Amino acid sequence: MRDRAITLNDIAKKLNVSTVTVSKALRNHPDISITTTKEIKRIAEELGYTPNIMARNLSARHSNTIGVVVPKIAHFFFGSIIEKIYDVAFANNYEIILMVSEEKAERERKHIQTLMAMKVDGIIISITQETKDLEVFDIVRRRGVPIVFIDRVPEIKNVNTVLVNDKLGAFRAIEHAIKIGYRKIGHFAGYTNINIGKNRMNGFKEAMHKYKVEINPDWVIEGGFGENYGYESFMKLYKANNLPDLIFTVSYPVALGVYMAASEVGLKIPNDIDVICFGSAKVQKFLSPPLSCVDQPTDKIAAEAMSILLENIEKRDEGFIPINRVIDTELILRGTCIGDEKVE
Amino acid sequence: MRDRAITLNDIAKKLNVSTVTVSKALRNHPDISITTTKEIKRIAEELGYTPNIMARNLSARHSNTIGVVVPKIAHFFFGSIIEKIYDVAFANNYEIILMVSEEKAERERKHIQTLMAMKVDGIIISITQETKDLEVFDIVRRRGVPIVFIDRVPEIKNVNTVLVNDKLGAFRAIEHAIKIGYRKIGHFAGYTNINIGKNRMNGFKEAMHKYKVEINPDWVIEGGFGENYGYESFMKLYKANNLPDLIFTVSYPVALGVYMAASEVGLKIPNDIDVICFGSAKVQKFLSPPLSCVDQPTDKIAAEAMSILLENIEKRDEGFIPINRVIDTELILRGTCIGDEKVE
DNA sequence: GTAACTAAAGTAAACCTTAAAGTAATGTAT
DNA sequence: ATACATTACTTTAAGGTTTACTTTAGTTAC
Repeated sequence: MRDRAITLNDIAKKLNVSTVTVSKALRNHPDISITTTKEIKRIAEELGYTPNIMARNLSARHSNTIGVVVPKIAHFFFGSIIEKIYDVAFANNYEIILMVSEEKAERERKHIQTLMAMKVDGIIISITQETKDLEVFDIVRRRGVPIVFIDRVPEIKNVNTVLVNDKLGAFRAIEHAIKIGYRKIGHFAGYTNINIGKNRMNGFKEAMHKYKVEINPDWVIEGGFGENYGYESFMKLYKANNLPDLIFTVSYPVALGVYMAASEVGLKIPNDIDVICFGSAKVQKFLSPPLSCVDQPTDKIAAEAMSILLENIEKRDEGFIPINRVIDTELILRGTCIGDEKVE
Repeated sequence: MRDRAITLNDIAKKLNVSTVTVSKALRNHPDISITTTKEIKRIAEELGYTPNIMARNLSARHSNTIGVVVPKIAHFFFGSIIEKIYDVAFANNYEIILMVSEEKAERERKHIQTLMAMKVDGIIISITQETKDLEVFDIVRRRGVPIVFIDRVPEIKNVNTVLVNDKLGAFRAIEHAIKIGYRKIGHFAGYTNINIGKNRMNGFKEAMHKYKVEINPDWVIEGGFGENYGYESFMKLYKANNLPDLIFTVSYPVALGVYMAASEVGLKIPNDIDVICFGSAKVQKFLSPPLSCVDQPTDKIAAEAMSILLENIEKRDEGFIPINRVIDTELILRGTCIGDEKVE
């Protein structure tokens, strides 16, 4: 037989007080005397009362809940960010509703609608690689739902963003590559319609120009941020017998795709073909060879985003001043893109 | 200025019908004529109506939402499972509320309470390594909320479970190790108070016994499923100058911890110390050396769990017959634990 | 022509909580 | 002694939707 959930009313009846008294007591409202409050809490505990969140949120018109939308989840970057967001949320008594768009703009749109319908207090989002229709974000803004964009952001003015310094990070990586002697440098660029793709590309270009290294357009390929794209792009160049000496990939998964492809056709990294990537993962150190990368401090990104969001939620009725934070990256050299120290 | 959300009432007023008519029309209720339904839907679209999920759920006493609780998220195993769960949920018009317990039983308990308070239609959970108090699961049962335990399950009778064949998987790995000549075999066992730890341990023991290989208790260490535990356990043995020849780890992260520790003290895998692990990750192939493992088919686990849960939700008022599914594993040999083919 | 049915709506109540306003009893200031 | 505050409650209403029941008009059956 199924237990019905205990409601405020059940407690109220038992103590011969009104439901509102119970509601207030459980929220430590000063209206209610200490003795009554204690008694109510005792009974609530005894009966195993848990508030009906739906009713509470409906009544309160907010939810103590934050919506998080990411394009992928089984990836180190997003996984780490999400974990940190959960930590901060938990510490501040917020629930997290996580939605995964799977890089599909349509799903993303639906998710955001759902989050608004759920009356989340705020949203943290990293958009998909194909997000173009920005109308939904306008609706979010008009509804007054605080939102913070992280890492991948749309081209909208006056929104909160937490970004990494993509351009500078990419620039430094390429600068390093040129300094250790590389001239034939390719770039698997993801999609440049999105900021991270565009800025990493710009960093790449700027370094190439500064050091007067020619960019071979055949070696600059767009297509995505996932493994399959890295794999396919590599294969395309390989089959055309037109591989550069070094490939700078827009993400860690893309580099993994290159690893897979290279291993499949029997090319050795870093000697036959070298790789460096933007973005990090805990295992990179143990790849064969250990993958050098531009490291993004995920904890910092997540913590910043949460801090901005919570601030926004608290002051949601005051004037909105967008905050744009840029987190710096670090070039971590391991077993790839290290020039003379190259493993033989 | 902030837009108020459009409600059923707004649509109703515009068309001079009752809110109920609108509600029914939007749900394609046969009460409403096709013409009216069409007109209502048109206006709803035009005004950008989205239902208030709080109100809907409160009224309907269910939520079309499934709660998922996992101990970790930035891990390949759980990441993959979650991704698949999302896919199936999306296809069936369910929302997912994901909660991460961070291996803390206390958080887990709170999460489950919250999920019930949110009136989720069902729960999929993989419990923490320290979950001992099972009372909350009893409450779930009494509330009649369908629940499916995956991978890590508590010791409760009559619940739905989707497990991998931990014992057989471990047995096969150790059997293989013995066959290629290993005798000094250690096991970093996680926690054996939990099924996956216990069963993998049993598989280990059974293989050792069957082939009459002595188990050195110094080499069998408990402590957790994460990287730090693998690292620390390795270091402990290393400092005692008492390393086995092969370590069988209870999870992939534990193996990674061993990789880290071994690399730190300058021991080469697989020659100085060899490793094989339970559980897989996409990158294992590219580790140095590629890590051999007992592969768990995550997609299958997730799909099974969802199928059982959805079935349970649909038939929640009929008698409950627990389903216990066991998914088979596969031994994948790569660059570790391969005996004579060992890399020199 | 009337009973019985059907289609297409409408009304009332419920889901559970919270915010706002009201009340009664007691205390305080002038 | 009167006006005003304070304390500890209660009552009322609202939040947006759904479910169960009712109404109205029109159709069919004989």
